[in-house]
Amino acid sequence: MIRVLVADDQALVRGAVVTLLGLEPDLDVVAEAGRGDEVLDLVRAHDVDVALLDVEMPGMDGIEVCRSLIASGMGVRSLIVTTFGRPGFVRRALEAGAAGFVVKDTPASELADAVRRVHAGERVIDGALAAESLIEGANPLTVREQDVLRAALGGAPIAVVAKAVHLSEGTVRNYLSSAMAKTATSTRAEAAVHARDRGWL
Amino acid sequence: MIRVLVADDQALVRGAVVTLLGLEPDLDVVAEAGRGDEVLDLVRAHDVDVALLDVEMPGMDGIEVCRSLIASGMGVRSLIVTTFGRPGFVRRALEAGAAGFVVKDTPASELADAVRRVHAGERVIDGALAAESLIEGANPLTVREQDVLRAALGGAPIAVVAKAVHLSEGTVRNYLSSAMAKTATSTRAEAAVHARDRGWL
DNA sequence: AACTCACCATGACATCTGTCAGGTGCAGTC
DNA sequence: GACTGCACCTGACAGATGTCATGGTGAGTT
Repeated sequence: MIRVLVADDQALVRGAVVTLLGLEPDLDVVAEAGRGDEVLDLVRAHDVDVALLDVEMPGMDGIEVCRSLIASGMGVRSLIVTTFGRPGFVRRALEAGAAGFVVKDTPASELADAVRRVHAGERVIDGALAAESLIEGANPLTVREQDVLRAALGGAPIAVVAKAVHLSEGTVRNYLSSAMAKTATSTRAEAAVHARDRGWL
Repeated sequence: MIRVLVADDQALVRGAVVTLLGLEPDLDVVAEAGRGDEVLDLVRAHDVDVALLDVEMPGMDGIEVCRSLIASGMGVRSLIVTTFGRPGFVRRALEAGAAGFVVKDTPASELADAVRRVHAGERVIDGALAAESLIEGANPLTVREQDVLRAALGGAPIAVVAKAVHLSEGTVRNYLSSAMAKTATSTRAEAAVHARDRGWL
């Protein structure tokens, strides 16, 4: 029996996935979480083999959770499941020690199989996404550029961004300018969505 | 037996929901769709009682699908299911003739119940969202303001937006300016995300 | 018929932004 | 110790942006 944990903030999706996996004879869903920061304790308490982690979660994002699970030294293997197929996510997930990465577009029938393969020690990566993240290359943005872009995501004026990241307006403009060059865009707002869509933030 | 159709672009979620509902003795999932524009034909072919429609779908969005189902004159009742609890969506869904509106945050156990109540002729609306869309009031944006904001969502410069909507740059700036006033924001990018987050676009 | 409002546009203005050229300091690394 | 790259900053400048005043059209109200 493979002991599985399912973490997803959308109760409906979580519940549905749980029943789906519960139907498999060799899988046993022993825990559920609606927030990222609940996962570690649940894994500890229930001796989980495979953790199914959504990327978008309140409390702690799925990739961070994965990292903390690795750090904990327990034998859990993480399978990241996400809505948005952003190439940058794959890279970050693998660096965090994830054993698998699938998008929610994949047929339901393949999910149980992915869990089994991950449990068996294989790496399961969505093919299309793997290819994309290869040709994409690594995240070209520096840490500060990412900070500034994150603050600029809502479209706020530069003065507000500068306050949010505790930098001078001029410095913010320079970071934005270089980010715009790297993303081949011409406004900060454009650069921000471009970076987000690639999973660089 | 209540005959149900499930439409959601994410195969995993769709499959999970289908099995979840399939377990209910009085529900029969007779059709599935991964795109909005497939729904009408499927409903026609399978004599569906209740259509579960996701808002975000390629081809045709869930609310439009709902409208087209009403227009078709068949006796289907639509239950809108969405990831994002945007108040404006509720209003639009109801205007389109939807019989119910639930977010994917709701517990899985309640979904089957919602389907039954919708089939029985009740209106099922997520409580929190209903309240929000009441205090929110109607969408204050004019049609053109919405067009322009949609084009400005990606953060493109005004010249590009103007070309996209076939208007002069000055006119675009005027529309954006009034949209910014209505949304109490100070940049077009801010106004655009603000409007999107309320379901005004 | 007078009125309101969405629609489309122009021109002028102050301000905001993005670019460029320059400078400092600090951490690696060869 | 020289070199490189990132972090921070300044100042100056052209062009983009947001505001405002103004004006015209047509659809719908009162």
